[in-house]
Amino acid sequence: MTRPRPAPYATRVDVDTLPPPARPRRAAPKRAEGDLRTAVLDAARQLLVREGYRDLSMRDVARAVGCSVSSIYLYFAGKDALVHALMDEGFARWHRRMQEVADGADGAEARLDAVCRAYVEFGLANPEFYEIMYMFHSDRMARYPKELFRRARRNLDDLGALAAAYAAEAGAAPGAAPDADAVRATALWATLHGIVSTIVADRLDRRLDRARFVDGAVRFALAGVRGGA
Amino acid sequence: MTRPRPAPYATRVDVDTLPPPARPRRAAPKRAEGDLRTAVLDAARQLLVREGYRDLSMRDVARAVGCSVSSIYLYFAGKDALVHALMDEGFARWHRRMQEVADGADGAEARLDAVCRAYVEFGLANPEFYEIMYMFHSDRMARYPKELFRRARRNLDDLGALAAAYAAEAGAAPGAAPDADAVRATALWATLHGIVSTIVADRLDRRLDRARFVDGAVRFALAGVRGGA
Amino acid sequence: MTRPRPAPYATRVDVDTLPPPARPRRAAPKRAEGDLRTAVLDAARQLLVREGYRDLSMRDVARAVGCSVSSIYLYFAGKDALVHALMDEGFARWHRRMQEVADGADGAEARLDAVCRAYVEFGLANPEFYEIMYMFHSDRMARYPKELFRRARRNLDDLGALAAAYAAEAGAAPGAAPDADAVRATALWATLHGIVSTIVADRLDRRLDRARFVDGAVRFALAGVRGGA
Amino acid sequence: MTRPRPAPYATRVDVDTLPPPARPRRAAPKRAEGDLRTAVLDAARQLLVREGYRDLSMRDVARAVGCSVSSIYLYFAGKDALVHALMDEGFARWHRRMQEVADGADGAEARLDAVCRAYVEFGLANPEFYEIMYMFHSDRMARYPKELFRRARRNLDDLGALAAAYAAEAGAAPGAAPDADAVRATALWATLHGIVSTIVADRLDRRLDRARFVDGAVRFALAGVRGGA
DNA sequence: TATGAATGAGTATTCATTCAT
DNA sequence: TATGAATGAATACTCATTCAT
Repeated sequence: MTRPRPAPYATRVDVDTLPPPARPRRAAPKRAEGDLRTAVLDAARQLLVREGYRDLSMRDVARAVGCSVSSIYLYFAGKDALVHALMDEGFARWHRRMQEVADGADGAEARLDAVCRAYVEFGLANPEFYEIMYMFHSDRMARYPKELFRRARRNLDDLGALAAAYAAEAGAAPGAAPDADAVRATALWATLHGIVSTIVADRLDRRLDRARFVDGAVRFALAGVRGGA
Repeated sequence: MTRPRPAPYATRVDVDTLPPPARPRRAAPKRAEGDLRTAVLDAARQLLVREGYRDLSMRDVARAVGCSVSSIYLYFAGKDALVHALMDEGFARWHRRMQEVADGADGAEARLDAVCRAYVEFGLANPEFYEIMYMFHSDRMARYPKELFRRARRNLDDLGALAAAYAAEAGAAPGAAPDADAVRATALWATLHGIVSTIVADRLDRRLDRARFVDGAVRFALAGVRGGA
Repeated sequence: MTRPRPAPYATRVDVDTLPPPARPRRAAPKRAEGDLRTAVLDAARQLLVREGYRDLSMRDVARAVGCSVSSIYLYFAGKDALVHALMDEGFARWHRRMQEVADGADGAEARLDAVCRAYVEFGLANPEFYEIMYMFHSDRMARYPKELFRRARRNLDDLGALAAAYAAEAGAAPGAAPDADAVRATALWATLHGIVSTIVADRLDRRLDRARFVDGAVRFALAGVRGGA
Repeated sequence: MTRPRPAPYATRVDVDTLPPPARPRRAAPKRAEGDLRTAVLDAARQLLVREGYRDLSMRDVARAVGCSVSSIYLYFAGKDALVHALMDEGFARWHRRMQEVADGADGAEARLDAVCRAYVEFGLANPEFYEIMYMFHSDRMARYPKELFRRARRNLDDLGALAAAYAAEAGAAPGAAPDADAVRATALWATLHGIVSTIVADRLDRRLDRARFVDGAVRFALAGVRGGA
């Protein structure tokens, strides 16, 4: 821990410019015009997952983007706002993806299976988002989570609906308890989350093939939906 | 986020006397005489989960213990070593607990069921340990993970053995793939981890009863073991 | 001290739309069309006394005026120039006022009395000016004070003349020293200044009625002119 | 304004050490052992009057003292606490001095005269204290002024008592108003304050001899006490 | 005439760690 | 065994100013 921070300039995002160290007085704007905001988001997303919230520093972001620290404040009120924007973006992205996938599949089972795989793929393909979205301790972030969590919940509810449809189709005993659906949905999500976070956190046994594991784990999850809760 | 840390010590003006600097000598010595090392571990464990790794400060630990900052360095080489010690302790504790529980149950199903529930209970009862043990990014900690992960793996293997026994007993198709057991074990652990981390990170839907959820989710997991992978 | 400045703009996460940066376009244009220079002076005057020189920020001025920061630079070379303009304005205003009052009174005593009261009133009614004019440390401001201090001196000389006339009329011993007049004038001004700054800096004992204090203090000052120096 | 800050090392306080620029890894403690706190106070006192509260920076103080910035925080909780300590010290010093002087004089007139002169002398000899004590805008400092101002008020009350004694002895009309004493005391203080601050703020006409002015102004003040309010 | 984007230097404060005692 | 003093590097954030448009 206290990781020897990566060499200062190693993390650049724009690979094409290496401005001469002789103080580049606005000499190298070079960035895709007008898109500093986006560049900042990109850099922050990457750094955030590499460093974690507390270790993410505005300085690092600026260095990665190639702009001054204060410029970041032109687009984001502060570190918190920056991170919130990233979370927001992540939830929205996954929401779009989930609908895409669900729309593209026929039948409850195919739909749920596809969405589960997509979830894991999304998490693995966007570990930056994933960690931001789900791996924060909620009391480590303050003040504006309300609206953010509405978004997260909507995603969960959509997943729950798919699971319920599949369970019904698969003839699962309809569960006496009135909250059976909610429990099942959350258990399913917990499983998917466990899968992703195990891999993302690099805790998967090296002897295991990742694709093989994902495949098996998703089947494990579907079996849970059929038989469980 | 960026919770404004409480002012380190009261910002009062010493009103009556000019000469004496009179900084507040630690208020609560409270330490169990002679066992500073243990006291430090105790304090750190609690603070770590309250604050997270990065926000955990040696000063805070020292203050909580009632000793000087530098005294901590007599027992631990640094912040990292302190945290490593805690992880070690956590893996060992869970190992003991798992064996206890497994020994106390009869039959593969009862054994696995009991151990799964115990896992969740352990995580919820010791969120400090749990987070330290499993919710760190492995590349967020450097240098000494080797022996730690051997310990973690041993725990996982033991869980896998129980799962395999149950799957066999339940007549699950023996899985063509040679790593079927490993996949199943990991999927099971991922599910349990998902359950615990969902709750520990305070992301469980408020409308859901926690006990009800845990019960349903464990049944979900067992169904996964039977039918999945 | 170090009052925590209000967060520059609301730290909210824009919740509905991802793409548009949508920073809050200034809420209150409010500017009397066409006279940006005056508007800036007005805003600066008010803010200056509320915040002090160092805490006065061009951003705040711009926000108060409803223009962009850089627009201020069209009319003033910088923060310093802005403040100098305010001082200038203040000295001129007091000069006009003093003459008005002096012209409106009959007899040396009435004249001096009226002017003294007017001075205090002026200071209390225009604390912004007052502080700018007299309560800055002269070595805290650089570069352009020459012509400003000529203006200030002229005001002091005029006051001195009135005091001399009154002293003569009141039969004060004519003071052997050749600079007696100057000393008396300055002492008088110092007293008036003390009165104003005590009140303006909010250091007047709460148990004292302000009007009563001003009245008494001016009588105190006149007595000084008669008997002192 | 925006004064081009004095050359970084020009303001050193300890004149005897000029440590080699080659990073003095604890090589040059040199300072009167154990007295960093005092050294910090000394440096801060000087800088404060040179720079003003807002411009006083912990960095500058550290540089002047020759210690690291963080070392200051070993003795003062922050900038505010540092300044409060200075104010405190100033009030206490003047209190001691005033009593000394009063005790050393015979008769109400001699006593008041001596104290007035001592006040001005004190202000001129300790401009740092003086400005700290009296020239702050009270709303520019927040949070802990209560106990400080009790000290200031006590000083004022003591001065008022001397003035009352002298007024009585001098046969001044005893003033119908019940608060006549308080008004007179405050007016006297305002005058003395005006005298000091005029000189301290470097606003005294260059053509005037300072000693001559002080002498005349104090006589002016005594005349005010006799005849005024 | 007016602006938005950008910046470099600056701010107070916190932290892990070292070292002489 | 224990500590207090000290420090260098880090942090988020603010500000006056410039410049191309």
